[in-house]
Amino acid sequence: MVEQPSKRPRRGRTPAATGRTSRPRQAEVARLAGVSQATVSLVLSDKAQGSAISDETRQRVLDAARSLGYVPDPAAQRLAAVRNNLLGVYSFTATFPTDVEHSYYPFLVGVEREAAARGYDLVLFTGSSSGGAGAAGPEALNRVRLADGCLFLGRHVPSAELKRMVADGFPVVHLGRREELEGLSWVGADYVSASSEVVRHLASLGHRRIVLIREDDDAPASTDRQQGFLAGLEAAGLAGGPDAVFRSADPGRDVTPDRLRRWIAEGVTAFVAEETDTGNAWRAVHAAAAEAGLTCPGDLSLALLGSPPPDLAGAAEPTGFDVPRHQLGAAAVRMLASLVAGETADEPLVACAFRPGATTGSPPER
Amino acid sequence: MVEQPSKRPRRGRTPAATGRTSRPRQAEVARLAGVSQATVSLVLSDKAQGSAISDETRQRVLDAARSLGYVPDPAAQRLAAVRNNLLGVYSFTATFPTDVEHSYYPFLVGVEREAAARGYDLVLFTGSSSGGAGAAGPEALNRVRLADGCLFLGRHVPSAELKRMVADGFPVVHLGRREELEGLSWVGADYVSASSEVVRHLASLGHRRIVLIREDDDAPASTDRQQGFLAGLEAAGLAGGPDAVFRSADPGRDVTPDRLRRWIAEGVTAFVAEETDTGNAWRAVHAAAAEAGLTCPGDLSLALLGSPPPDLAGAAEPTGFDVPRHQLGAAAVRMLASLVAGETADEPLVACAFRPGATTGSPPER
DNA sequence: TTGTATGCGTTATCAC
DNA sequence: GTGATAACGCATACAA
Repeated sequence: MVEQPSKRPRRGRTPAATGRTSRPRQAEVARLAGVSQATVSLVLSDKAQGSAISDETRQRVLDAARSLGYVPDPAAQRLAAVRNNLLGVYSFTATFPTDVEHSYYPFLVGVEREAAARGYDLVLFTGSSSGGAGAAGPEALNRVRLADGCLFLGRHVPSAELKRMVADGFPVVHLGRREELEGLSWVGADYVSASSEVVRHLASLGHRRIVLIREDDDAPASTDRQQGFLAGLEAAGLAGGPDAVFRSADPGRDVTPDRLRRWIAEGVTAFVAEETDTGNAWRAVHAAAAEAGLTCPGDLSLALLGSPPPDLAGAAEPTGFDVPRHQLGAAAVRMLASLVAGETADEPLVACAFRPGATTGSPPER
Repeated sequence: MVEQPSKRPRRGRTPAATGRTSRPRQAEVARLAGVSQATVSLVLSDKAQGSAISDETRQRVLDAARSLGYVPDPAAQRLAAVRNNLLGVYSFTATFPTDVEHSYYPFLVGVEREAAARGYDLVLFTGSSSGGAGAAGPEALNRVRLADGCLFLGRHVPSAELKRMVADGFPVVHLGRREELEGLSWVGADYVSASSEVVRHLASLGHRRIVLIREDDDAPASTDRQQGFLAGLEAAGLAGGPDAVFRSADPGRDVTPDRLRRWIAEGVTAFVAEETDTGNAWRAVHAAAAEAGLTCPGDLSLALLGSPPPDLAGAAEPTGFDVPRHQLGAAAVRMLASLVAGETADEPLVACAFRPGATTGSPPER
């Protein structure tokens, strides 16, 4: 007999080449159970709802699978299902920074929880890394496309690339308000309402002159707070001129005990500091009041539009609001999941919880 | 013309059914570049060593891929028995726990850094998830096989599943000593040497009677410390009987100021506490000494086999050692990368750095 | 109720 | 140099 070269199976690769012992596949289970591979798939995936498969066959298959120690190959499952159940998480800085100060950790708590609840696993892409997705220029950002969709953290994500992905229909969600990019989905905290509420609280205590201490940053998170602050003033019928906002690139230097006394002499009774990565605004006000020998809330009221930095966590709890970081992370994942599923996204704003705290009270009698 | 039903392609599923814009595949890149899909694969995988492909074609393919934002499908890559540059990180509990106390964070810092440096992206698999894959029994652990290999954190990873993966030749590394599983690769801190060194330090200061305070846990990390402690005693020629180790399920309750005074009356001059998730041993000794009005290191010397819990981070720096968590994470990734590359793993033990601290001194004169 | 036939996106081999 | 083509393991529409 002559060999038939055409019948010789051509294999893409030798199994032995991988060095990996091959596990039992559905085909083997099928053989052992005396059924077809398709039947095995049906039984195992439990998709045959309407008694499509006889109980006896089902049992045989199940037994065979168990006896062989069958476990499905996730790669094959995902390939066949055209979904890899992976959500990307991209952060420009390391996802796990050494410096925990400005970490995304609290968001990730919510992200992980929600993703897990929805059956997604997370792929971490780090922008600053030398290898991985962030390595070779902004273009390597394309690597996130290996996931079903991607969550972006931090405000430094290149707009051009983001726009491109959105245009391509790749599901993208930005954590943090970002409206300048048409069509970009995002979730963010409602700083405006929350800041406004803090002012209302102060006004209801009797404060008439309130000053916002903020850093010199045009991030949405900052401008939102200022907007809410001013809106709060207006709603309370208070003056909101340029004097109401003190903007400094270095509050630690500019907000001195002297400056504080001057404000007070001018009739200011309450100060509101914004929260930033550095926490400098709050730290500065805090320190200046202490140095000036002013007690709080006796001599003056202080409020913080956010949470205090770790080093001041031990001090009296500041009046203000808590950014619901867990919930924000979860909301972002929910939105991303919606996009991946082809649904339209819903409400992007998450409310902040007002925190009464212990640093505000009625203004002192004069 | 008559339709030819036999020619109608039968598809396993409708692409449109997913509602998702599908990511570009090699086929589309090929079309755009005017070449075959196979050529695209060759060019992209850079496997065409011997100038098998013209520079011009190669450029066309590369451009096409870039312009389409092509990125390989990890599932398909793995199915075809190659690597997908993904390393799994599996933690039985949430990777980002709400309770930061016993968090893997410090390890992940090293893991992320090392993975990035080696060009790997990280996939986070969460075991504790309520929904998702983690819910469906230990079997769901198999989804990590989507990655090239996987790192396991925490001691609660099901042995049977781990063993299975190892047997299948799937690259697995366990973070933390785990020798009961034959063939399981792991990396861990050298608690034995480090603990021994702490004892040597105490002995060199003149202490003759030293007691180890430990919790009632049989984790390797605990037994290692005890072993090192006892070895240290022996090396210093000190008594190491059963009295040398105080084991309690609740040190906070059992290590009272009275108990402490009794020990001291018996001639004990130094106490060594183990570090655990809870930090209870150290906290108990610390509190008991304070309550008893004993100063440290004046009246007694204290040492901690690890780092203090966050709530005691502000106190005097304890003599002891630091677990090199970053380095451990990095070492784990290195080992995993070796396994993935088919090499054999190297040294699993990472040395801990001795920390002089300020809680030990010469024993008081009697 | 079960089996047959495809296709998912890649890699790898072999003719042309 | 390049283009068919065969797997990889699984899921699913459709025929039997």
